[in-house]
Amino acid sequence: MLKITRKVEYALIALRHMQLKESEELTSTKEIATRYGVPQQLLAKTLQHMARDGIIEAVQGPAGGYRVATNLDKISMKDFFEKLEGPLGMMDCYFDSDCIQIGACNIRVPIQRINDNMRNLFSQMSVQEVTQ
Amino acid sequence: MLKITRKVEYALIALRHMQLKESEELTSTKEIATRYGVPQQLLAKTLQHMARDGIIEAVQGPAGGYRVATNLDKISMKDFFEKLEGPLGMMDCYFDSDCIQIGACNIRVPIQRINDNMRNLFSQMSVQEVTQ
DNA sequence: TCTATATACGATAATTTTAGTCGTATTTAA
DNA sequence: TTAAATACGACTAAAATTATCGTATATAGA
Repeated sequence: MLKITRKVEYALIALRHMQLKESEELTSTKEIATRYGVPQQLLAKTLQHMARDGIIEAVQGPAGGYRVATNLDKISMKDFFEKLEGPLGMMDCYFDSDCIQIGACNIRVPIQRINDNMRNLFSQMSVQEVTQ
Repeated sequence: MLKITRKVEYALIALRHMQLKESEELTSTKEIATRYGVPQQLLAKTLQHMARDGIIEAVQGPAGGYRVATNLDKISMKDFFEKLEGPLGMMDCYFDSDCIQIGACNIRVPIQRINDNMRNLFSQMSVQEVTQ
């Protein structure tokens, strides 16, 4: 309960690793996978995902790899989570309203309050703060 | 990602329902299950779990049921979550140290910071606030 | 131009976690 | 004695997560 996914975990590991290098220097998937003992294919997908979202920049071909593209101080953990995993909320009824018992439910509003607190927490925390 | 379980959801629904009654009045599992369209057996386990933890009080026999036992203002959402689902943290390495790559991991400390923020958030929020 | 090494990505398989059910025992009011 | 409630371990089903496979594309360097 209330766990982050491997995808997010691997993404943070990769970002932190890349941040320790010169800003122009490239890092390959393989380098990170072997360095941190992480499944390469899954990490690859995660990096591709981040590249699509503009968080990192991809360079193809041999001697290719990735480098950090964004100012990580400008992107919140909330946005980061949502780019990788979709809307952030402790219960799905926060977004989808297709819950059958939505009329009978007595905790919809209270749960939304908790959601707002969580989203607020992660809105105020930058990726930079975590990976620096 | 970062979702609560049905168990917690049903527990909150039940608590809120019971709080709307006179403090001595009993509520059966069946009553809640039919009222909110929730699987009775699973709800039963959840209520039994809360009874063991002293959150609610059980009365056996026909005409039996449950009533709120604790002052819900005194129990935090963090303790509530942990009673029902175990230690609260976004990654298991926060507690178990048996992660193989714990030496190589570069985000252990940052993740612990996020954990602390989350635990702090839920420590300051009472069950009463949510179910009132 | 060829080759080796890198990213790109949809499809599928395996695993783990969560959700739900079953069967049986115990309690107790009527 | 019976009926209706809680108690609880074992089991099954479903869903979500994690990991792998296969193939395509890009490109630096020999």
